[in-house]
Order: sequence, then structure tokens, then C-alpha cells
Amino acid sequence: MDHLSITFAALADPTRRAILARLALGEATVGELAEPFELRLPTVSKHLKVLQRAGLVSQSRKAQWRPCQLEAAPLKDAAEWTELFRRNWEERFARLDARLEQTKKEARRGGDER
Amino acid sequence: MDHLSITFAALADPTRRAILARLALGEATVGELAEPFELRLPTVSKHLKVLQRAGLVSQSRKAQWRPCQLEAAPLKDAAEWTELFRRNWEERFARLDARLEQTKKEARRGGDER
DNA sequence: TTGCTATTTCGCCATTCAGCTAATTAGCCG
DNA sequence: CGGCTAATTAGCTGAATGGCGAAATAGCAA
Repeated sequence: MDHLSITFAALADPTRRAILARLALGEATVGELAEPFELRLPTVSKHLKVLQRAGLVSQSRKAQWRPCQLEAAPLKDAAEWTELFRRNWEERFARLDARLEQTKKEARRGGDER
Repeated sequence: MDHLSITFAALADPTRRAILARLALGEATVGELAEPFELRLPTVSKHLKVLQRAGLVSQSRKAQWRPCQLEAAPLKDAAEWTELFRRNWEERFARLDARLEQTKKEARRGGDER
């Protein structure tokens, strides 16, 4: 699987997006991350593994805790893809729109030349 | 499932992103979309349904053809979420970084006042 | 060592998903 | 009508996913 697909897949879950939002406020342990959701630890642990596979989260060690930290790089890639795509398309759309406008104008002032 | 999750999930497949890219060039029938991939029609049809559920593609009818068209609105939502998140986080990161810089400076010039 | 806490790994189950083939529907044309 | 093409639906598979509880691991503390 390509990087972009893995990133989008990781973002395609509200729980995982909430985890990311929480991590944006600063490091947190797995337990701390689990607390606001009504989810068992193993479940959260699995979500974290998905996020790590996407490179969105990294984990360090402090005694028996494994604090998680946000990593923004893949998010940047995803944002870039989406933005670029959208911009390209809107440009194209604008050009198409202009052409239709033009055609309409020609039709109004002449009818069937061309 | 929420809108954003559905959109991200739809984007989390290279085939579907390729279909969107093709549609950015203009309308296409299901057969035309299927051709460049080595995929059977029903498979492409299923991908299209996922894209439609996400509101990324709309389908009209022309005789026995069902030309597909790109719809950009959900992409905008996804881009916005990602960009906003990233920007927020980078701001926060910059602030944290500045604070660390500050702490380092204080440590250098004094040691343990606080 | 024993015990306590934090976290992961291991199975298990139900659901979803990407792919296929075969069959069905929809619409044209002769 | 009958035949042709386009596309969808139905039904199947294997793989992945999200949830769980139970067991294993890692590290501190007494």
C-alpha cells in the first residue's frame, strides 16, 4: 500500500482523529488517550498502531509509560494532495465555465457561425 | 458514520483517487473509467458507489450510459480539516519551541531562578 | 522476590471491503 | 419482438478492521 492511502485510511476514523486532536495539545500516555473514549486499552493500542504505521504518531518510553507524540509530516502530504487536486480541478472548472460563457455569448450575438 | 470519515475512507484507495483524477479531466462513462485499470466493470461500479456515498462523484444518464462527474465539495471539507489541524499544530509547536529556546537561554545566563 | 501499574500481544467474533463471475436490468436499434 | 451494449445487482471469497477479554511483558517499588 502506498503512503497516501495509509494516511487517508488512518484519518478515516473519528476515534483516531480525536486521538490526533488530543495529541496536538501535547504528549499523552496510552491510558490518558483511552480515558475520554469508552474503549478498552487494547483497542486504543490498536488505533495507535494504525496511526504509527501512517507515521502520524511516534511513541517514546518513560518508565512503564509509552507517551505518544504527534508527527505532522504525513498530514502535510495528505493536505498537499487534496489541496493540489482541488485547485487543479477548480482551475479547469473555471476555464470550462469561461468557455461555456463564451459559447453562450456567441450564440446570442450570431446563432450558427462556426 | 460522519461525513469526514466517509470522505477520507473514499480517498484511501489509489484506484479511487485515480478515478477522481480521470474525472477531473471531464465526464466519463463507467466503461471509460474501467478501461485504464485491469479491473472488471462491477469492481469499478462498486468503487463509484463508494465515491458517490462520499458525495465526490455524481452520475447522470444518457441513453444506456451513466456518465460520472466530479463533485469537489467534500474534498474541500477534507482539505480544510487537514490544513486547519496542521496549521494549529504547527503554531503550537512553534510556541513550544520558542518556550524551550527561552528556557535554554535562561538556563545559560542564570541557572536555577524560576 | 513479590506485587503493582501500564501497555501490548493473542485469540476470538462480527463487519467491511476489494476483487471476481454470473445473472439481471436498462436502453438502443433492426 | 429479438439482439446488442452498458451498467448494476447478487453472491462468493479472502483479507483487513474494530471491538472485546485474557494473558503476557516491562518497569518501578516495597
